[in-house]
Amino acid sequence: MHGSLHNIRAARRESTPALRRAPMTVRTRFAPSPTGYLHIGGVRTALFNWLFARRHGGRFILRIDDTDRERNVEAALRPILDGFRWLGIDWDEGPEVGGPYAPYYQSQRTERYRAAVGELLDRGLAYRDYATADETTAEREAAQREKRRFIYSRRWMAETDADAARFEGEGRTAVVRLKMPREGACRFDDLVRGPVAFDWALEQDHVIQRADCSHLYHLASAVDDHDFAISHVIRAEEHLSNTPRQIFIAEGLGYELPRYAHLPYVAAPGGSEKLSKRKLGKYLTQPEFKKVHDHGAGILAALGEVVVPARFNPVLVEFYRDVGYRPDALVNYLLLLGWSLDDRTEDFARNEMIEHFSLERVNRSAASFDPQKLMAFEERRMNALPAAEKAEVVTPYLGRLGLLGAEPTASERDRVAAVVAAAGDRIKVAGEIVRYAEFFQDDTVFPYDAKAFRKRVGAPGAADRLRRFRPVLEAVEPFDAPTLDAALHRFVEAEEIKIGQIIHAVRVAVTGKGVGFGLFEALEILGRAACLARIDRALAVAEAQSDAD
RNA sequence: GGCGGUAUCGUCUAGGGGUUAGGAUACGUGGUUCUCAGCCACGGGACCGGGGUUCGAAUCCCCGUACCGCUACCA
Repeated sequence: MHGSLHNIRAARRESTPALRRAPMTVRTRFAPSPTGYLHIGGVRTALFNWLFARRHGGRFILRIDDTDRERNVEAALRPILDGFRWLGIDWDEGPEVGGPYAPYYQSQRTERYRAAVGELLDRGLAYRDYATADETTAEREAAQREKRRFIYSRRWMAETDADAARFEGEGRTAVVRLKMPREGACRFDDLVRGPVAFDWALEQDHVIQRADCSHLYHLASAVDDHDFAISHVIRAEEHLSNTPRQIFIAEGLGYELPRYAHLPYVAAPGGSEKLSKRKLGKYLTQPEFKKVHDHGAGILAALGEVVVPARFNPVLVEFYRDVGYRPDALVNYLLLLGWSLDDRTEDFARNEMIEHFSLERVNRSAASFDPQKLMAFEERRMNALPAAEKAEVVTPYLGRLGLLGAEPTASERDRVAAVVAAAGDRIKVAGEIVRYAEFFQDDTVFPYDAKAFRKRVGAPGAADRLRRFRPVLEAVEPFDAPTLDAALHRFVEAEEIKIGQIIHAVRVAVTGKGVGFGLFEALEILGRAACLARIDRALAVAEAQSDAD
């Protein structure tokens, strides 16, 4: 163990000579696997890499870890690249933009890996191993049974061509394994963790090249980090224990080592295990998480879009884009998941993040993902949005609803602006505009909330009051919120009723809903003709219903 | 099992040998408004445990415990 947090932070500050002294070019990378989706945890890692590069005037590189798959890489990559674009995380080198170290796809770099393996072999740092998978497994299991540490016996190691020929005569094929040291320790200074050490003897003779001559992640990663001149490897904590084998490869190849920074991982909501796309079902048992999921699902349902459970998942970035979150809200929330500036600053503009970001202030413990707090950031962003911009982000959702064309007319745009202004901070997420669809629907088709209708219009005397209020609407001049407000209050006095006895009935009659923004604003936006038509329709429906009873 | 990492309100975090342990979010109560959302006020809520060092430990040291990761011809 090493000292206090304070000491570690101090040590970390001292242990960044590369940045202090040499005007080294900062180059960071994020290396997604083309899986077809962008994971929240991955974005956090990418964000920290991006911020670090931007902070230091460096370059941020996207490298594609597609060693495993052949087909549909482009298709599986698109959602990831789209996600980054949406978030405003741009890359200087990588897919689509290329760069001086191309190609940036691991599947296109096998020659480099093959050469690296050859060199390691030549230097005696790796060896051909002719054991079958079963034989290796048997050794490992035996060690486990006897409760001893597993170290490969190197029984089928071929160090000479004669050995190789003999094994091949038996019909065996070879993988290439690292010949790990069996004494000493691997020490390095992690920019987040401080000094860490691993005994070499505890490392396995990891396979770096399969029998089919394809290559494994650690080999590819070490080679690429060097080839791309990566200065800082900033990645999730799960790679901390993997670092020695990568250092072994890099040093064996004579590379200068990058600096390493291992980020705490993003943990499941309310838990401590790594956040996983596959555990959606489990997270949904948590009320807070479910609330955010259902809120989004409700918006999609209102849009009449099919919710595909596998893709509609708050663990994935596309969830937030679909529902209409502000990308800046997500980025801001993610920034604070594992990093902080001080004891109070929460809201950061993009340039402020870049200005203040530092690895020294990255936390060392896992942070659990809390979509409700993300929602709080979203609310603040949305409320801070200038009116015109708010109307703009909301408009596409009305288009998806089929209520606006691709090119809204000036009067349609005015109405959107009016509804957004009246709704104020009730619209926390752009997609929530679907709650105000009735302002864009025809008087004869917008739906009534059955429960609200029964309670507010179907109540004893409610229809009569509505009927008597109708002439007020017909006569009031001008037809604007303050005048309507005054007129309704006069009506209440004359009728000797309480305001609640009329206002809710009017609201349900003209909007179909029991809840909404200010009634007078709603009336003004709809206009006199629509209001009268809607009241008539409501009265007719009420009559039909009472007849049915 | 071995190795490595981590530990402050439910959650995200600040701080750190003497503090009323600060903020945010969530939650509760009251107020305000035509409903809802908000807003305002108030409130409850934390230093993993045990030893040691010290006048004094949440903070430094040691030992536990819990959790997480690695221990693949996955990335």
